Order: sequence, then C-alpha cells, then structure tokens
Amino acid sequence: MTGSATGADTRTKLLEGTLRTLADQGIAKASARAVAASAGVNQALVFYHFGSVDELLAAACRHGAEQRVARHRERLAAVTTLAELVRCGRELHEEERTGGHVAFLAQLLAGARTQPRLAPATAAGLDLWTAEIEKVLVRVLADSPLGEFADPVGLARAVAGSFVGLEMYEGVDPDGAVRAFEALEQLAELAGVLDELGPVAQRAVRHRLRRTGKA
Amino acid sequence: MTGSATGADTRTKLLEGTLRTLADQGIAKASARAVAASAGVNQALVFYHFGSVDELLAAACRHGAEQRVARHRERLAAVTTLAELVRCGRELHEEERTGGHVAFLAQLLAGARTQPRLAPATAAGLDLWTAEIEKVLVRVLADSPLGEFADPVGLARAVAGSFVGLEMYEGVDPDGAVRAFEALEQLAELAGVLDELGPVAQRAVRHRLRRTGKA
DNA sequence: GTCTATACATGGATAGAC
DNA sequence: GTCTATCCATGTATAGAC
Repeated sequence: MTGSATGADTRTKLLEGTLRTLADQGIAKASARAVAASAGVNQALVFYHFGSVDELLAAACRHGAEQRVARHRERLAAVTTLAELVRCGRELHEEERTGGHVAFLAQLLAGARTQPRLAPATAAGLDLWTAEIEKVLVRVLADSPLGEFADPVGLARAVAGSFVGLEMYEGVDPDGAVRAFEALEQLAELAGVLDELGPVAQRAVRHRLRRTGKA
Repeated sequence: MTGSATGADTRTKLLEGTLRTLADQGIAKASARAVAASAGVNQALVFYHFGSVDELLAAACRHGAEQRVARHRERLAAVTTLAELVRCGRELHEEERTGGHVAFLAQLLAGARTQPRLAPATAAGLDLWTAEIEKVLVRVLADSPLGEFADPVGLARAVAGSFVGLEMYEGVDPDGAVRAFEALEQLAELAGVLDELGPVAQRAVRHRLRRTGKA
C-alpha cells in the first residue's frame, strides 16, 4: 500500500492483531498496548499508522469484514434453494464462530455506542454481509410462495443481526446457543416445506397470506 | 435490605446508575467513577457496597433483568395465539428499546468475554427472559401444526439472542434495524397463517413436515 | 518506519477522617 | 455509611533518537 514492504506488513499485522484482540479480549480490553502485543509490534506504531485506537478499530472492521465475506462469496452464490441455504448457513456459522470472525463484529457493535467513529465503520462492515445474504435470499425466495410477502432486504438484516446476537449469547451459555441454532434450523426447514407443497395446499396458503400480509 | 434506609437507597442508586451508564456509554466506559456520577453518589461507595466494579455490574444485571421481566410478566401470560404474540412482542420491543433496557444486556454480554464474573450473571439475567418467552411459546405452539416440530426451549433462546443482536445493530443502522423487525413480523404472521388453514391444507403441511423435520 | 522515553489522563482500589 | 485524599496500574498520545 505505502510502497514499503515492511510498512505494509506492520499495518496488516496491526489489523489482524486488532481482530484477534477484539475476539478474545473484547472491546473493553482492546487498547493500543494489547493490540500491539498481539500483533508483535511496538505500541507507538498504532498511532504512527492509524492516528488513534478508534481509527485502527474502524480500519480493522473493514479489513475483517471484507476478508470474511470474500471467503464465502462463491459458496453463497451457488445456493438456490432454502434447504441449501440452511445447510450453507450452518457450515458458515460453524467456521466463522470457531474462528472468532463474528465475535469482533459483536464487540465493535457494542463499542459503537460511545465511539462515534466506530458506528459507520461497523455498519459498513455488516453491510458487506447483508448485501451477500440479500442476494441469496432474493434468489431463494423468487420461486417460493413466500417470495411475494417476505422482504429480502429486511430479512438479510435480521439474519445478520441475529447471528451476531446469538454469537454473543454463546459466550455466556454455549448449550443454550446451540439449542437456539437448532431450533432456527428446524424453522427454516419448515419454511422450505412450503415450497414443496402440492398446488392445492399452496393455493390455500397464498390465499391466507394475501388476507394477512401487508406486502 | 441492610436495615438503614439511606444505605439501601445508595445501593439502589448505584444499581440504576449502572444500568443507565451501560445503556448510554457502553461497557468500555462503565467505570466506577462514571457510574457513581450517574447515580449521584461518591465513587468510593461502589467499593464499599459491591467490592468491585465487576460485582456491581453483575448485581445490576440481575436487578435490571428482574425489574424488566416483572414488568411484562402479566402481559405475556395473557398471550395465547401467535398473532397476539407478535403484537405483544412489538410493543414490548418498542418499550424496552427506547428505555435502553435491552442495551445494557448487550453491553454486559459483550463484556462477559473477558470478565469471568459477568458471564454467569448475564446468563442468569437472560434466563429470566427466556423462561418467560418459553412459557408463552409452549402455550402458543400447543394447538398449532408447528407445535410438534418446533422446540420452544431453543426458540425462546433464539428470540432473546436475536432481540439483543438487533438492538445493537440498531445503534449503527437504525433504518436497517426497523426494516429487519418488520420483516420478522411479517414472517411471524406468516407462521400464524398455518394455524388458520383449512384441514386439507393442514394435513398436507403436516405430512411434509413429518418427512423433513427431525423432531 | 521503528524504537525508547515520557507526558498526561483515567480508572481501580484503599486508608482514614468524619 | 459517606467523604477526601491518595496510590498505583493502565492507557493515549507525542517527541525525538536511530
């Protein structure tokens, strides 16, 4: 980025160190010293490269989100049915959770409350996820009876937000979180069932939906 | 509690001050000094009454959760249908959100990552909510075709976790959060539709569910 | 670009007067 | 129970040598 190989290296080390620190120490402990230690660089370099801790956190948020979304983009693009989406979501969740790649978003979201600089950066990071999820939902809902009533834009945000919330919940009650995810999967499968109903039943569902739904 | 009226008063002031501070400053800024200032008492009293900041946070978590759940217990107990549940959930969400009564849980959940003392306290606080939600879900799902497949225990936890996640998301993208909530409501109404299907369609749904569901 | 040293602020926690 | 004063650790940020 800056021309010097070592310089770019330090920047990257700091970004990755920030994500690690956020994931396993939390926003409250994500100080310049802690991050620098995790990155294996000198503390003063935080300020040389990023100006302030807040700026570093914001930059790390972008960096981390881009990295993670890019990793799953192809897989998500291949999803065409609700059943596939559920299976893909489970795998994705497992991989991201164990790697702490959702945890840092949760911590930044929590920190955004007071550090104004963090709010837009975190929103941008989450937007990368929601944009991807939204695309999948549009595709999957297109030929479902749910398609004309469900809102992919809102749903994508709900999915992302819930993901983050459940990840945090997992920190204080792992068993409860597992059970929550299983229940949601069951529910999603249940929605998939609607796609496979016979035409008679579909018409009945559609009819009721028209009377109740607002779309 | 301790016999002295003024003493109990200070304790309470500190507990409420903690919740306020968590809600509008976040866990990272919830120091003994900040809380004491918000409570209008001397900073040293935090340590006299609670021993440490962590203990204060844990106590405040219990205090706040009990208070909020108690406030909604009656209303939740009156819910018997999915449609009612959705409407009740919306009202509850509105009231809790504007008052910052969910925000403190999110912040404690974020803080629990490093302060071991916080994890059990936060889990206990959330349990008060999930227990209530669970009861409602059991009642509501009893005479729904979903009843024999959905898991109220897991769902209650999913609902609580998602609530918290979306509340945090709201902090960085208010419009997106509103849209997410609307999408979820639509989805819930859609589930309610299943309860009102004619017997023919219900049988079709049940049949498909038996083949797909795992319960 | 990176390091050491250092300033200055904030926060946890305690001692001791009242 | 409450207040003032204070100690000490941690953290942000900068200056200046290399």
